[in-house]
Order: sequence, then C-alpha cells, then structure tokens
Amino acid sequence: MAAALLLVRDGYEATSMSKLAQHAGVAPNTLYWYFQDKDDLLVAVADRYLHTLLAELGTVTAEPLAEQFHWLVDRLRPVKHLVATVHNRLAVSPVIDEWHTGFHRTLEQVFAANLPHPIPADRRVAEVAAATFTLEGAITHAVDADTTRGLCAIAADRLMTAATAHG
Amino acid sequence: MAAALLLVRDGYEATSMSKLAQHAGVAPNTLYWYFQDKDDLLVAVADRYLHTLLAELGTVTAEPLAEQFHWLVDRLRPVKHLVATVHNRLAVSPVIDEWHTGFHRTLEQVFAANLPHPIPADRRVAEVAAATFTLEGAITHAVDADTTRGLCAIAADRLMTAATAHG
DNA sequence: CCTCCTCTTGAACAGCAATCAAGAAGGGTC
DNA sequence: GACCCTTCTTGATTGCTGTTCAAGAGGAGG
Repeated sequence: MAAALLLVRDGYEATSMSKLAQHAGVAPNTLYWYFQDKDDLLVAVADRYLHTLLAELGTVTAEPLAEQFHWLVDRLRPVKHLVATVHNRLAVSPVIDEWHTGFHRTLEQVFAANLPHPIPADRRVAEVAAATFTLEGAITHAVDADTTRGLCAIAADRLMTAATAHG
Repeated sequence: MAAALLLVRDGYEATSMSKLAQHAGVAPNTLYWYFQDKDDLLVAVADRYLHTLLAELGTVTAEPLAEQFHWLVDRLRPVKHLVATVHNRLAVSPVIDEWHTGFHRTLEQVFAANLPHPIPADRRVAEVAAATFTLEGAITHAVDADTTRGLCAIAADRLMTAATAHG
C-alpha cells in the first residue's frame, strides 16, 4: 500500500478513507477487509516506516551519538504528521497506544546499545526519557537547522555524561 | 463557558459541537456566533487556561527551578488532551498555530526571568527548547511519579548549568 | 456441479462541522 | 405607539466522515 503517502503528506484527519481507497483503486469498503479500523491502518503505516528506519539505522551506528540523533530527527521530520497523530490518538485508540509504547521501548534499547557504559538504574528511565522527549520536540516543532543541531547535541551530551558518571 | 470541561475531559474529537452546545443549553448553531470555528473555540479554552496558569505561577517563583517545573507539569497534565490536540492541529489550523507559537514565546520569557544569569545567545534557543520539550514529554506521556521528578530535575539542572557556564 | 474461502462492492447509517435565511429581543429615535 | 437597527438564537439543510451489512464475483478442491 504505497497510498500511505497520503497519510504522511496530508495528515490523519485530512486523509479520508475514501481518498485512501480512491488512491488505491478500490472501494472505501475494501480497506475494512485488510484493516479493522482507520487507526489500525495508521499503525500499519507507522510500523512499516519504523521497520525501514530500524533497518537503515545500522548504517550510522559508528558515528558519534549526536550525529545519530541528528540523522534520526532528519528521518522522522518528514513524518511529523504521523508522530503528532500517534500522540493525539493514543488516548482514544488502544491499538495506537500499544504501538506507541512499543516504539518507545524500541528506542530505549537502541539508545542503551549505543552508550559506552550503562546508566545507573535509578536514573536510567528519566535520562532516556529526557533525551527521547527532546528529540521528539525537535521533530514535531518548527525549529531551524542550528537549533536542531543544538538539541541533538544537548540530548547526546546529557546522555553521555549520565552514562559515565557512576555512583 | 464552563463547558470547556468537556474538551479537557473527553478530548477534541470526542467532543462534538452538539454536545458542547447541549452542555451550554443552546443550539449548536449559536456557538458559531461566538466562535468562528471549532479550532477557534479550542484556542479560547486553551488561552483561558493559560491565563489562569500564568496568574497562579506567581505563587511558586520563589521555589527552586525544578520545583517550579514539577508544579507546571502537575498543572498541565490534567489538560494533556488539549496539549496533544494543539500539537496535532497546528499544521491544519492557522489560529492554533499562532496560539502555539505565542505559548512557546511566553514560556521562554518565563524561563529567562527565573534564571540567575542569562544564557549565552548562541545556546539560549536550543537550551530553552530542550527544557520545554522535556517538560512537554513529561506532560503528554504516561510516566510515573519518580520519572516525572527526574525529568523536572534534568530540565532544571541542564538549564542552570547553561546559565552559569559563561563564554 | 457443488461448495468453500477470499475478496470486493453498492447501499445505507448515524454523526460530524459548518452554512444560510429567518426571526426573536431589546434599545434608541422620531 | 411605530419604525429601524443591532445583537443574538434557531430550524433546516448540506456535504462529508468512519463504519456496517448483505450480496455477490472469482477461483480452488473435491
């Protein structure tokens, strides 16, 4: 279903099931045979994007953390509509909520795998969350290139010092 | 219009203009005399909440920054639906977009006013944005009490060291 | 030929945000 | 009292939305 382009480009609410079906060359009904819901369809699109992202991520794991973050932000900014919609609908759609927590869990593991030392257990969750939220803000808000670089640097710096300052 | 409770409690999409009107004891039409749009109505509700928040904020400015942040998060978490909706609709509604940028400008000024020293100009925007996004994440995501405290501490700590490390 | 399963569809449903023309309520002026 | 103007409210309507349902097409296996 390459018609996911519509959801990414125009957003969730501006993309009706009719338009989606028209773009796919089928009747609006047909979509409900493949997806239970419009939210279910959104999850499928987001999940597909996440998997291609994780596959590409292997190409930058050698670079410093700040660069990796910048790469991640650049990849996710084109789908900021999806990011915003997921956050908006997770309170209303269990499917999206579940996918969202899974997404954050995945991010946590990726972060942990790229740190030289593990973060002390009592600080780990908050530190990782702070970095994640900083990057999420950089994706969803309209910030210029310099600020984006600054945000990635801040998130990486904070995470690195948390990973080296033991005890 | 105390019927703003519906928007806060049930969210934007689950709250139809009909329900809103019914709660206010008028016909759905009548709302369109006072507000141009449903988005316009949302902005009015959000703006009213923002003003009461700013008025109450004076009572905690004496406390340390981390405590102020925690207070802010506690105040905004009940209206997380509004926060998520604003972020979701600013791409589609100019009124909401404008209000959103104004909100962030206001936050920036509040942050700046509560720092002992000004942050160097080349870092200020990114540092303030990082703190803001960290707190926004704490509001909109389901994190436990300990993590919330940790996030507020991280945001405050980062901001304070940025404000003291000159040159 | 019959049956089962996969897939697609036209028609219909209730609900939505928004519009429009019509009118009620009230005050100011002659 | 009769006129007008402004402020506010409403019933009726419009085009769209996500979703459901019963009906049927197409092919595979026995």
